[in-house]
Amino acid sequence: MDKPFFSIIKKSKKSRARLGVLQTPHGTVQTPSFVPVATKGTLKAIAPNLLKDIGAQVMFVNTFHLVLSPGVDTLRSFGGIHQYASLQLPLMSDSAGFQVFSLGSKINSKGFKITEKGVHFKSPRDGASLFISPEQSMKHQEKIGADILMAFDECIPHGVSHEYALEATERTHRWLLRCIKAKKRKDQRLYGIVQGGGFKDLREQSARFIAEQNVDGIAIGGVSVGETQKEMRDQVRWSAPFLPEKLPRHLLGVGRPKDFRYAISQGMDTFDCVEPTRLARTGTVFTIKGKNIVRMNLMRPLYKKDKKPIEKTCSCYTCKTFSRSYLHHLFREQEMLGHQLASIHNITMMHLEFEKIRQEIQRGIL
RNA sequence: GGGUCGGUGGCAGAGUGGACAAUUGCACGUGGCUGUAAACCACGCGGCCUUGCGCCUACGGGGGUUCGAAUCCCUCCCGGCCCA
Repeated sequence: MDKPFFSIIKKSKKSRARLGVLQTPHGTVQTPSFVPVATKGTLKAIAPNLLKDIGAQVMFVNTFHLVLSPGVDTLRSFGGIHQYASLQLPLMSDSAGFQVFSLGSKINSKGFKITEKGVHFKSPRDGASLFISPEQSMKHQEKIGADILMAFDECIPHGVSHEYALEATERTHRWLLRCIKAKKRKDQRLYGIVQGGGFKDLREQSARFIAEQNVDGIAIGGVSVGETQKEMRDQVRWSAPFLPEKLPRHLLGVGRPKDFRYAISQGMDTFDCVEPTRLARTGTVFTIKGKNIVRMNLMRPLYKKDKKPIEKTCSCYTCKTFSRSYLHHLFREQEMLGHQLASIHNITMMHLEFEKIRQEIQRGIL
């Protein structure tokens, strides 16, 4: 553990962007970097032996879902998620804070309750009740065994009042202190999470608070919850300047290729998002139009006879081997290979995009 | 030849006198997915337009009963099964 967790290799003169390296027990991560999401311990449709090819340097797993299955004790008995799922790369684990938002606010609000102590959840699968507190989340995450842990937070829904956002943000702060206290393992790193909702004063207040704590990194949360792109960017801009230079910064749930450069110029380093893989499974792949990465729905009839690869400048197995027509056919027929090929492509596109971004920082363009 | 059951929108298959342009599924079309309840979801899906609780055409063909028929009757055509 002599090597520093995060080192900055180069700082941009044009923006807050920086090039860095994260050192973890399971390898290193060049930043800025995309973090594919493997919620339940698998990057959906992708066998781990392909992860290197598609450029995945680090992935994101989810505490809530892993608690439900296979259970954290199972994971511990296998030596952790890396061993269990054969994921030989750095991993981050989300705390279950996002499920406070994604499950709690929407679905079974009956059994769902946020208290100072923690959150009462209901399993979306069988309705079983489940309580997760900051202490529980830490304990679970230690058993899961990822390299980087997220503090247990409340992902604040879009559109709530200032009053509620303040209350939830302060609660998240108190929860962070409890997470720091509860965390025992020294080989895992902890990120505090900035909340604050859609309010400038709260974002700043939250960023300042998190920055003062003894954390290894900081994530900005509560974005990509239904707000507009401008609102999302505002929230990043209101938070990022208050984060310590030397700590790695993660942007939770973002996202869209268009947003990467903006967030990176604000000083963000890593980005997790389900979109590339979810889109891939629903038949939408990334391609390049002009300077932008755009979406292409392979299900559309016009691709039936299209002999071109999805993206001619893409180096992935899918693009080097198959036509749009074949992918169209696979999706029409709901063949599983379609999910895999499209996922390979979309993740590779993210990887290529971040390679490009890193080069731009290196060359002083970004 | 006799008996019997059945023929409904691209397909499967509900409905069996008014609330039916017709349940539902599939297919098809369009759109959406941002710390994954997501190999998912939403909407559309006879035609026309002045978009109206509008008009036209339509539940195998033709005829009839009725204020009113996909639904009842007659007949023809087609199919399944059973008996000769």
